[in-house]
Amino acid sequence: MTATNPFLAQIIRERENESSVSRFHEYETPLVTVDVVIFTVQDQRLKVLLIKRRHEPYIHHWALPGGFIRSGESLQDAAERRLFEETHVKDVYLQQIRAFGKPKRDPRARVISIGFYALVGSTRIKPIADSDAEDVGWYCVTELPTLAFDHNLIITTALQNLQVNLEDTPVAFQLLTEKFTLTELQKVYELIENKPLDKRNFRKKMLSSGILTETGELKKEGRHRPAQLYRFTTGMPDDDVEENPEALKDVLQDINEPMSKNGHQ
Amino acid sequence: MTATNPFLAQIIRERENESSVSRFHEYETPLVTVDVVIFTVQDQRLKVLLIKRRHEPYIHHWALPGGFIRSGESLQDAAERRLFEETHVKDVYLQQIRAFGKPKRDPRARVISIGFYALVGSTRIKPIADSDAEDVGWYCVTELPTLAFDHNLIITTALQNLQVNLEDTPVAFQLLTEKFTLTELQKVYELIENKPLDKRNFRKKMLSSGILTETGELKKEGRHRPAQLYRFTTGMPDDDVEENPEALKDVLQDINEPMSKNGHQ
DNA sequence: TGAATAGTGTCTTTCAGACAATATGCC
DNA sequence: GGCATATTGTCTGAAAGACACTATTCA
Repeated sequence: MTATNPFLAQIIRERENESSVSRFHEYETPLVTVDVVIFTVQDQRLKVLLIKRRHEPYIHHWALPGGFIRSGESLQDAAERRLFEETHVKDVYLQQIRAFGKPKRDPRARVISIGFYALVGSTRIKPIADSDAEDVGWYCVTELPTLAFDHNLIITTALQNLQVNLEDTPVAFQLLTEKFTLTELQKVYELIENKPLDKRNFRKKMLSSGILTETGELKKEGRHRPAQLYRFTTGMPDDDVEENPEALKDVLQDINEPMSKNGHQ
Repeated sequence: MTATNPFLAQIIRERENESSVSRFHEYETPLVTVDVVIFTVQDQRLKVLLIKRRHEPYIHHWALPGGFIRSGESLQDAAERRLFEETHVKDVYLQQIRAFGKPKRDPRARVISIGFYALVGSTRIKPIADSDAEDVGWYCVTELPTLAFDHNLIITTALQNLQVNLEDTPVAFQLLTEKFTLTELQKVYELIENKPLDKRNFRKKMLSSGILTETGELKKEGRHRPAQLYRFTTGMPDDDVEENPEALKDVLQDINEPMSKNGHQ
């Protein structure tokens, strides 16, 4: 299991010169994958996309869509590619979770996976008339089977991440169509936070937050009063800090503002 | 730059059978490192540890302590090891930030780095009479030089992460000695949040939160009134979810609680 | 007694949370 | 008219934020 890499050899040699001990054998070149938790709301449920594995290990187990990074591809790119391959959707909210790197998480070799989660409105997803008719399915997050590798952990972490994110970012819109009713929006919040919310308090908060724009249109459905349709006001959150080294300056500017008192040193 | 790996070859071959196209050349095996942002408070300043590089690329530039993952080592382990090598400190608050994987972030080869940040009380750090007298230094976060690779970005991300973390976790204690005064604690908050805080409001919040225990001892210093010394009440936050697959159940249990109404489907 | 820091209380505003009746469209 | 969902407002408690004076020690 000591797969190595010519660049690693050279780099390690330089480092180890410094301590005069050759520990080359202690290193290995792990493989790196991305795994993507694709969330959507279907039938009033929060669901994730799973794929049935056709190879060992974990053959016939459900797993997250994922794969190896290609040359020249950023982590985000790789996640976007896999997302597109499974859902044929682009320009989707996609967020890195963290790296998962426990040594034995893949029995074949050392594999480190970078987890992502994506939010996709269910109407954007085509019926997956995909290439090889892999077995794919949308599973309710409350009824997940035991997944391959540490994918249950990745989903759990993704969901926690999403819950925290929802508290201060209007990500819920990513799971809806362009126009939506307040009731639909509330349902998404309830599914993510996994608890019922008070209708009046919810509407009060949303309407006063300024992120909603009235369309003037109504959604008529069934024999009852139609609902106002709203639209999301601001743009999609920007995750591209890494691709935009210039954005770094703004952040640092804020940090660099010196403390008001204590001009110490 | 097409460094490959025998395991990757096999695994890709299996995958690509599925689409009948051999895209083997599009893959590479990136190298994986950890980089650790070590925060401490010295001279009323928030500082990070930097190391002067002794090899190309970025020779003589300052950089974060970091290094390659060793066989059998988790990401956290690798970060802990590097942290110990630089500071001779163990049992430190250590938190993963995220993976940094932009293709050209290292000019030599494809290197993906997992960023961590650590919080270390300044009194715990020995004067670094380290092996090879590498050039190391503590830099104020407000006065960072231009660092090697994307290390400025990693530090910025670490700091943002820490700021968010501070809002709902008492991490500030990790930067203090066991016993501390409220003024010292406030200073740490001010340094991390990078803004002055109101003394009365701060003390009110801290004392009512229940995380502080009076020691009864006083800190006498200078010709002025001595201050009460406090101690941190609860234990160190537990980051070991990944090592503890059993903990997963608790989290999922919470998530699995079905919605109260809408027993739909 | 003066210098330096420790320590303390009130008022206002804001936000979250509990809670129930009326409005509207369709059949 | 009856059904089903949409829409609306008040009260209360908790927490955050603004704000300034007294207390204690030591030189």
